[in-house]
Amino acid sequence: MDTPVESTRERLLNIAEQRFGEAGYEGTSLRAITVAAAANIAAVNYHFGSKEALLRAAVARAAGPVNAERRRRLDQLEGSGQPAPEQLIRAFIEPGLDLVLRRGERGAIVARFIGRVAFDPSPRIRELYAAESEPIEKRYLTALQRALPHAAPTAVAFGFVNMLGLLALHQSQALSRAPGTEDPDDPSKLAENLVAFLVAAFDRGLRS
Amino acid sequence: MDTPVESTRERLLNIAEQRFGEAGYEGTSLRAITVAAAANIAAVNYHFGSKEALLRAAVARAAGPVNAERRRRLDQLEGSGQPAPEQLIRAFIEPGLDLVLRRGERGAIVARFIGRVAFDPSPRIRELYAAESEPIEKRYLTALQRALPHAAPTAVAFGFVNMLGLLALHQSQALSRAPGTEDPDDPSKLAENLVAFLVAAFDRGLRS
DNA sequence: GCATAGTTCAAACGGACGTTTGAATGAGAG
DNA sequence: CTCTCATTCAAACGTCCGTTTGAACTATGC
Repeated sequence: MDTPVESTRERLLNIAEQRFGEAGYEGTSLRAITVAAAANIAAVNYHFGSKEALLRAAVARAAGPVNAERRRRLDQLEGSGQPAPEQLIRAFIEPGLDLVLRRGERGAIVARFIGRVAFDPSPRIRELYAAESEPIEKRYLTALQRALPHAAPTAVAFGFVNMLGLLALHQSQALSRAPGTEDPDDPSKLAENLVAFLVAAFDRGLRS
Repeated sequence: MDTPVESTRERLLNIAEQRFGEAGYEGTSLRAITVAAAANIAAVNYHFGSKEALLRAAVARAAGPVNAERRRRLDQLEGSGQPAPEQLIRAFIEPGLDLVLRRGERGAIVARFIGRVAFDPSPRIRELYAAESEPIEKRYLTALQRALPHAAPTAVAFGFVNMLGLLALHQSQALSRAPGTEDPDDPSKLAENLVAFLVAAFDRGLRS
């Protein structure tokens, strides 16, 4: 293992994304986080400044690499001609769902955290996440509208909102699944199943 | 108007579903609710017993009629032979989204409230909603699996989870829509657009 | 050794929370 | 009018919240 020691700052971020993903921002107290992280409660304000700043730092650390990978893949797709809708959908979905499969590691916890923050009940929290992800989302939306010239732009935007929602849904369920509604068979196929579901809906389910 | 007077109990329920839908259960204090409802804070515990009991009562009042209509329509469909997937999807979706359109009335507030409670960050709250809606959901899932014999039951269950998620998404956005991602044109077409989206995904997006 | 900057700590801050109390108020029945 | 029971009320309960304080500790450079 190349984790020689874990700094207080890192432990706080790790526990924060675990607990915020479990019970939400409002439902998680700083005391619960600091106790689990074996840190003093004052450490949060020392390292981050406030509870919300801790959340902001956790969001940036969790969503940053995912969105970076999305940028990388979109750059690559746009570098070689007009991408197909399926390619765009896959390039957006997969970086977010690959996390879900890393159950032994931090991945599934990160996925749940992202999924819950993205659709938190509080508009304040949602905006905090949107600030992190909106630029790359907008790029994908534009690309999808170009890739689906026969559908009205508003219709594609409707589908795009659905894609964001379903991705967050399956991310937030990374560590818990209601019985009887498991993913089809092999959980590693989740991304493929979701892409297939969305591609069908985009290709044939959008009225102009 | 046939609202001669509004009892304290009714005012509390009305404000509760408005505020819980705005900021979530944890993010809304009883004091905020009682002030807005022009009621004393002790009225909540007098009429309901606790904050959670108030939420439970609000969920029952909001979701009850929606699920009743779903039962009615499923009974009717099953009374006349094998229903098509589209009929089932429509019968499930429309009762939940009709609320969204009643912007002048309480409908949109109820829709947002339901959508937020169904996917609240706290498992406790989600279970509280599930207890209300799981029976009818299970009936629809079974009916859908029968209506899609060529798809694996787990695949249909996957699609069903997506349907629940997207419905809750659009319900929760009943009173707020991110700019640039409006519903296609006529908002009254939301149900039709969502049904078309889901039908396409169910018919062609589920791998067996 | 000593000074310095970075980090951790126990303790307390004021405020907001859900809940409870017991008296005051109201309407309806006898 | 009087009794009764449901409802409302101001006030306080104890607890937990995010945040702040100032001292104690740790390590590094001189």
